[in-house]
Formats: sequence, C-alpha cells, structure tokens
Amino acid sequence: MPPDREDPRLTVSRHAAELFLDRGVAATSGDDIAAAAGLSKRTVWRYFRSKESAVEPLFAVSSLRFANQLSAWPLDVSIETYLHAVVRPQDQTPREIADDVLAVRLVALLPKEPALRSAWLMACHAAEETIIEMVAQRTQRWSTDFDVRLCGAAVMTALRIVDEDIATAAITDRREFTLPEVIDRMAEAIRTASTLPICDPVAP
Amino acid sequence: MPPDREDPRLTVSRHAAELFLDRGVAATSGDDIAAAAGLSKRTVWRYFRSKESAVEPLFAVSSLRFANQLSAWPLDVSIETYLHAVVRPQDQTPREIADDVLAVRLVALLPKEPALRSAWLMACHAAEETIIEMVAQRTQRWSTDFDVRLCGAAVMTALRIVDEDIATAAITDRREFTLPEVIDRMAEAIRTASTLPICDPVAP
DNA sequence: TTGACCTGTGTCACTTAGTGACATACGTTC
DNA sequence: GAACGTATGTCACTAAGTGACACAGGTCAA
Repeated sequence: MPPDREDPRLTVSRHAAELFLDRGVAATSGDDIAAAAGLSKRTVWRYFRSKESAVEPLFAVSSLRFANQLSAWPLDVSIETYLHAVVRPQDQTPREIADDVLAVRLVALLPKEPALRSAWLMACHAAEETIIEMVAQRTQRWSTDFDVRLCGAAVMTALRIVDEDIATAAITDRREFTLPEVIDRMAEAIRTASTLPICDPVAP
Repeated sequence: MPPDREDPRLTVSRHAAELFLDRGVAATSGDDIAAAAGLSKRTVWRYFRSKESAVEPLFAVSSLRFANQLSAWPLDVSIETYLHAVVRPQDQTPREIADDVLAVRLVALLPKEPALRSAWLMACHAAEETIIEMVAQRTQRWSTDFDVRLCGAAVMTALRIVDEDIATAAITDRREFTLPEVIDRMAEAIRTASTLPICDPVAP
C-alpha cells in the first residue's frame, strides 16, 4: 500500500489559489479551476461547496500548520521550546514552502477579496477544534468544558491575527521574515492569549 | 427628514432566517426569500452576495449587540458596571427580543447548517473591527497596533464563544437564561480574554 | 412649478454556480 | 475472475447571481 497519498483536494486548492491571485475571484470560474487541475468540473463541485471554499485546504495545511502541529505538543515542554524544536527551516519541503507563500499571498489579498475571507475564517474555525482538543489534554479537562473552549478559541484567534499581520507586512510592506522570528511571534501570541496555564510544562 | 429608518436589509434578513429555520438552507431559494420579503429577487441579490449571507445583518444587530454597545463604553467605568447599566430587560423592545430569539436559534443551528457558519463568522469579524476601535480608545493606542488588534480579536472571540454556548444550551438543552445572567457571563469572558487592561476604569 | 439629478427598485435576458442520475473505471477482497 | 465499494466523467438540469435598461419617488435649484 502507498504511504497514504496527499489529499487530492489540496492539489485543486493550489490551482484555485493561483487563479484567484492572478485574475481575482470574480474572474475565475469553476470551469477554469477544473481545467487548471485537469479534472471535470463535476469533480470540482464534489470537492467543494463553492468556488471560494476551494482554497480552504490550502489555508488548512499551510497557514495553519502551527495550529495543527500543536496537536502533538508534549505535556512536559513549554510552547517556545516545542515550536522551535518541531518547526525548523531545514525540515520544510519545497512544496511546503510554496504552499506557505501561496497562503500568505492569499491572506494578504483578503481585504480586496471579501469572498475569500469566509474560507479563511472557516479554515481557522476547523483548526480551532483541534486546538481545543490540545487545550483539553494539557489541562486534563473535557473539550466540552467552557473554559477549555474559550482558551482554545482565544489561542486560535491569536494565531490568526499573527498570521494576518505577518502576511500583510510581508506582501504589502515587502518585509522579510525568518522562520524563528515567526515562531517567536506565534509563541508569544499564544502565551498572551491563553486563558489557562497551558504554555509551560504541565504535570502528566 | 425621518429619524433614520431601519436598514431594509435587516427586514429581508429576518425573513431569510425564518425560512432557513423551518425548511433548512438547501430547501430555500433566493426567490423564496424575495417572495417572503415582498421584493423582486433582483433586489435580494443586490442586498446580499449569497443567500447564506442574508442572515448576516440579523447576526450583526442582534447576537452581537453587546459588541456594538461596547463602542459607547465610557473610559471611567468597569465592564461589569457598564454592561449592567446599559442593557436592561425593560429597555429591550419586542422587536429586539424577537431578533435575539431568531439569532439564537440560528446559532444553535450552525452545527447542522455549515453554510450558515461562514455568515456567522463574517458577522463576528465585522464586529471585531468595532471592538478593536474600542480597545484602541481605552488603551490610548492606535487601532493598527498589533497588541490592540490581538486584544480586540480575543475579546470578540470570547463573546462569540459565550454566544454559541448560550445558544446551544438554550435551544438544544432547553435551558432558560435571564438577561443579567447572560451579561455576567459576557463580562466575565471579556475580562478573562482581554490581553490588555481595558476592563477596569482607565485614565482619561 | 418645472426639470435635472440621484437613489432605489423592477423586468428580463443572460452567465455561471452547483446538483441528480447514471455510466464507467479502478483497486480490493474473496 | 466475480462482486463490491469508491472515485470520476458525462450530460441534462435547476438555482444562484449579474448586466443593461426602464421607471418611480424624493431633493434641490432656478
């Protein structure tokens, strides 16, 4: 058996992102996306509820990578230590880098393309659920607990704001960021926003 | 001149909400909404980018009323004092109450109707901007300041989570809430989530 | 009052987003 | 290799959403 291949939606997502970026959302049709991805348009509509939501998978894997990686955050490590250990430049594949660039450009485009914002927010919402799970584990509480949900949502929001901030700075302001720099900002934001003591090592 | 009449979109929004609630989103067409509101369908599409977004105005005025009221929060008052003073049961008009009920029912419907979630998140995002302004005023900083944006977003998220929590408890669990109870939860959540000292009186 | 102007809405023809029903192709499992 | 489940393509269709233009009502200056 093949070592679980990549989600085919993600491939389509990349094509959609590129089309949206260079012609705008309004000027690209579902057929264009299908053609670019080498699929029938029917399959595209099976993958996605709407053309805007075609970029959700890209947002999910790329821009929210930190969020997803937090699922594996061991209990006995602080947020700074963990993030610096687990996300290092040399571990990034070219594909991941390309996805990040694409996602960042899309996020920077949000002010001009309100239609994409709902896809962005939906992706963030999906990540919120996984963050809430993480908070539940680190606090030894249920993921249905109100305070756990509140903390998880606050943390996710912090990640989103950092993401938006970095994306606009990088694209519209042409600033350059190193990965450790980004990680520092993420970690600091998580620490600031967390409403429960999850950032330092917790008892097992 | 008339004392600025209500936004006509809000009227349409109420009809859309009622249709969505009783037949589901998929089973109500743009034409149905137009007919219910007594408008041509063309006007409906002029008002809204999509049929799902037709409920945004309702979310905006009703469920996010606290958020909007925070714009007028005086500097020398604590959050608890202010909210209890400004939102009192006897001040609620029947229309406002009806809107709240509708909005709460819609929020409770979100898990079954993912299409509505993006409208909800977009409404929350719009409110986020006004909350950020409020934080800027209370901290004497710019609304473009990163920490201000982070705090505003965290506060808005707290409001959203309380809202979702109360809505599901009220509808699926049939719990009843008094207004002061709701206000207490909102105030507590804001206090917990705020990352800057905005909840107590601040120097002018 | 008139007429120029602006804004909001309706009509209607049109494009594009999105679905249902059915056929086909591929990989599993037995 | 037959039987099955899953993913995709084809095609006809419905519904979402737009462009162009006409018309009604209010405002304002002459």
